[in-house]
Amino acid sequence: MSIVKSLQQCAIESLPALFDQSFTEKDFQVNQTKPEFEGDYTVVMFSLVKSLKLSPDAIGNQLGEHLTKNYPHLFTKFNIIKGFLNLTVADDYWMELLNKNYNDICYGKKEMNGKKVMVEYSSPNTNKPLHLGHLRNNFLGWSVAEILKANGYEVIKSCIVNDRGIHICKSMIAWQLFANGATPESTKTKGDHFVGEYYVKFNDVYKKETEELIASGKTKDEAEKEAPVMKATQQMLLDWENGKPEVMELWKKMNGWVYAGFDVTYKRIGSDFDKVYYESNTYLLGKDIVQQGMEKKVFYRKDDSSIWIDLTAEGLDEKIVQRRDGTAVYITQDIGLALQKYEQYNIDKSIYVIGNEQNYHMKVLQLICQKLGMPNAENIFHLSYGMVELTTGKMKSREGTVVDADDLVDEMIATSKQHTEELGKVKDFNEEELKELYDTIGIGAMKFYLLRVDPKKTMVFNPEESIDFHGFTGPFVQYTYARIQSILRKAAGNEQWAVGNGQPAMTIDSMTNDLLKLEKELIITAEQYPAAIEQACIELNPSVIANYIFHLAKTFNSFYTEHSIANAETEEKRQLRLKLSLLTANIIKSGMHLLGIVLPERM
RNA sequence: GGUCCGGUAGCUCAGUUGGAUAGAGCAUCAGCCUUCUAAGCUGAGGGUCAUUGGUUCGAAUCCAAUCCGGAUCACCA
Repeated sequence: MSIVKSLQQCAIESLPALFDQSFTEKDFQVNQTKPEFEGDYTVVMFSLVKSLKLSPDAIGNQLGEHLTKNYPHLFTKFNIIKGFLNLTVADDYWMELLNKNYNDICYGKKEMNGKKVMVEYSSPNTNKPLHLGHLRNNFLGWSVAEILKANGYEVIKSCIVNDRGIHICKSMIAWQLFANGATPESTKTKGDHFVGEYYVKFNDVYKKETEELIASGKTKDEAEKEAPVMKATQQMLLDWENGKPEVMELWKKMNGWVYAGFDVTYKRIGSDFDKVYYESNTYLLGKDIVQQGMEKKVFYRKDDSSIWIDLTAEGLDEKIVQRRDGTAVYITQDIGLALQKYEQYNIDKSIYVIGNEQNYHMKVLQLICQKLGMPNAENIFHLSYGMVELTTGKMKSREGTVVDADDLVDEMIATSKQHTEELGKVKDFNEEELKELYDTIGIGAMKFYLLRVDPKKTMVFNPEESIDFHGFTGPFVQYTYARIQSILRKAAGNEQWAVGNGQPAMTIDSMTNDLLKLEKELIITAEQYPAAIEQACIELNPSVIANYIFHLAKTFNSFYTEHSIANAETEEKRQLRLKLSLLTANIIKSGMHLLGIVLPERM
């Protein structure tokens, strides 16, 4: 049990003895004591004033007396300042924690809870390469999946690939018209970038053609419909739907190029999936559902024979679920896939990592699923994240301001190489080791940068800031870890330290002298790790972990500069500090893993 | 126009179910490498928490109104 919970429990047990009333956890608001006051944790008395009809200080005095008297192994001292009861936690309690609950704190892992969750993320289109926004999505999805696992859920990572439709045909048409048989191999271009170039080409040509038509007297609408390249594209979509062999072949060939490119990127950034859905397989799903919806009278048919659902009672609009020509719309496929997920995996919860531009769509999807009586429809959860903007404004593909994922990764790695070379600390590394280190730091910096912000919020990507490796960054945390490993290596090789195997003594006897301020601060912070994991899970928010780990690393660095481990005052102090260092390193490794960030042993 | 989200230091962000003098990082300035990795540490300056009103012992946090920014409201996906 965490110290905060223990404190609340003690208070719940104490107060009835004093005042003949019963209380719950919620009555006791516990905060960490502000540094300017004496004590470790603080209970706010104001919330009790009304029910007890006493002054805050009076209640605090009685509770403080009672706690220190009845729980001396937990609380040694108290003071009251303006209605705040500050309690000092016994050193022995912290020592016991280091001895007995060491592993619980290091990894914060909960028992399996028997619940199964699917996390769908990434969801790329096969007509262009991944960009900065996809990176936020990928890092978020992966991290949230790991956070759920750490909290005892069984997790299935899934991905829906949007591999068909008019936008895919656009790049296909452009390739047919302009490529002269060029391939990624012949041009030495990464497959997804290669295909993306033809998507851009399509838009250039399309724009030119519509402008010419408008110049010749057509309206904008007419021009957009009649542009030859668009007509060809629409024909190609029909041909695709009819399975025309040469179109299918081209489609498979070009998508194959894109997948080869994506594989490289996914591997570099460490994204993986347990199940990949392809829209070309799922786009016909949902047709049966329309039928069921008609029978259940959830849907209704309009005069032109299109099918709708009325969500005006829920404050939304009427939504079409089937066109008058009988074909399914986007949302119908989504309903079908949502149902298939439940049927195939029997999941308890279905999380969708999708940008907040689709908030409305996802709300509609969930409502329809509920109205259709789908099992667990109330456990569909849209993990809605904010857009990534640039300091100059939004990313716009038409204006060429999109930050490409591969370019960004390259830049981050190049920057980490440059910094590492300037510092010159790993001159004995061979080429392979260096390459691995540059990747670890560069990609770690990028992930941390994108995950340290609350997912819900729109965030600004500042290129200069993102390659900064000081302060609240991934490399700062990695550096702290590498520092600790350096100490532990030294300890392992030094017989004077009396820890031959590199591990500090697992049991530290009660200290003969008090814990120093920074030692205690480090233990207190470490003890909060399991609570951080839990909070991150409740909020599905990796930034909780990022903020926590940064705070821990900072606390360690202060401790490290202030107190020598090698030249500790006594042998027991040295053992304690070694143990605290190892504890910190283990938490950092565990927490950074939840963010998908790898740690170097040296840097 | 309807709905939803946001506005905290020059910049990027934290800020728990309302709690003590609103915190970090970057940037600026001043210090610290003979001792376990200076990608570090210590300190300083920097705030009308968009505005106004309300709720109460207490509001950045809750409520209302207003201002500003964004998203969305397709027989597109």
